[in-house]
Amino acid sequence: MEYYQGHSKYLLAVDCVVLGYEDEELKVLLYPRGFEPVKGKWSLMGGFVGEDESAEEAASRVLQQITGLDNIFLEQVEAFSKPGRETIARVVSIVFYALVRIHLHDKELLKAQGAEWHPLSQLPELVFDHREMVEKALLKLQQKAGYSLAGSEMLSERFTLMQLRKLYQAIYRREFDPGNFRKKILSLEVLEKLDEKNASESRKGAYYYRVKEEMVGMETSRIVKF
Amino acid sequence: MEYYQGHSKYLLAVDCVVLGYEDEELKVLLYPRGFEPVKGKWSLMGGFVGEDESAEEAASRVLQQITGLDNIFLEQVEAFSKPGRETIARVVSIVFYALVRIHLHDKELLKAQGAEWHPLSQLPELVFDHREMVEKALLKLQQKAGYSLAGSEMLSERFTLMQLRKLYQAIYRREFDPGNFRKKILSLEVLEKLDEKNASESRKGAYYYRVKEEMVGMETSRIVKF
DNA sequence: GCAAAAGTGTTTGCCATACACCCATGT
DNA sequence: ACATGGGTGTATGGCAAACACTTTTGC
Repeated sequence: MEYYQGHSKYLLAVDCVVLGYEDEELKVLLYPRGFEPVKGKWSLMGGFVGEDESAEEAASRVLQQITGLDNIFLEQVEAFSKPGRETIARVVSIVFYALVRIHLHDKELLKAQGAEWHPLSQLPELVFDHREMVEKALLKLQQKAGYSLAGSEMLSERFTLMQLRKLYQAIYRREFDPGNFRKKILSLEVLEKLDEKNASESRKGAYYYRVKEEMVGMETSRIVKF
Repeated sequence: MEYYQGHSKYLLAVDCVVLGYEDEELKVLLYPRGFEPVKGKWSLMGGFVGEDESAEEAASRVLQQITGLDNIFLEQVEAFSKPGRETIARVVSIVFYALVRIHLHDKELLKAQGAEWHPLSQLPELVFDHREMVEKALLKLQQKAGYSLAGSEMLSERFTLMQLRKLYQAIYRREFDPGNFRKKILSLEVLEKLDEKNASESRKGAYYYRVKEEMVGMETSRIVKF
């Protein structure tokens, strides 16, 4: 037991890279830091880990508090622990990324806190090492989306294959051939075709699909090579 | 600043999954836990993070202390933070895996601490969640080795293509065709052929190769599909 | 009719796999 | 001579990329 004695203890935080998809691009939820130091710069949403919860649970709780949403896709990215990473106190942060449906949000809740969605391609200056956290999170998402349809957590529950393709284009910052993408995705056999069509985004109208219930979160064969 | 007040602090540990390669299999360095609780069970090597170091630096320091080696390949696996994961105190552990050359070790140093190399395929019972750490570390190594020759950190600096192939077979627990493996690896253009041959492992003798100096740690195109 | 996306089919080339085959050499 | 790994070449199948083409429908 004296093994545990005499060692320093640290504040343990979680930071969440909350990602959403809107206007054919990925966005990250930021809020202005309201206190010193670095007051005014933009920050990821974070919080401290309580005594009765894991970092995963803390991240989930923070997300619930800030977005009002439950059951959010979360994956651990990495722990950031450099001594000087936050200037005031030593804080070790475990970073997660979260995938959310932007339009389901309680806009009032976000506005009340000054939170805003920022396109990933034009981030403002972020506090501390939060920019690096965003970059690492994107890499992790790219890995994940290469072997699953987890990215669809950012779309409506029903989506067309064009919507899914444009999402993938946003995630990987490259184009996918519409025909080939369709064949690839359908060959995975994780989507089920619905009877309804989306008539608003094309003349002809495209069928809606959704992830088969039993396939949510499942790994697939490789979708994107990188 | 009061933002930082009133939050709990925790012990922050690092645990290292030290991996080596010997007798055509992967091995992990374990040592018997010498104190309660769970005295006698096997444990990964770990330590606490000091005030002036990052988790990476702490892992590197712990490795140096225990193996006597410097400049070891290290990669972060994941943070483990469940409240009850260690029974006595709340300890958050950041897990790393390390790749080392078993034969370079100071055997005396290890023996003095009771440390032993255990084949990954026949692990004894481990303390707490250390077994899960080992499993996650192996997955991470498989990912890494699929896009780099980082695994060769477990071989001598000079190695034959058969040695490299058998290493890959150990990492992925499957066979690779000798001819195809050779062509694949050489096509990466990260190895340089040396003039010397290894005469001890075959009649004909196989040329030694080594990773080109400027290519150490570099990502390659995909080596293994999974 | 035209434009634009939906959806299907075809062609091509690359690459992974399987495997045949000769080489060199210690026993 | 022969067994063993070293090293090279080749045939095959599958799949990804490129792209042609038809369908549908709002304008």
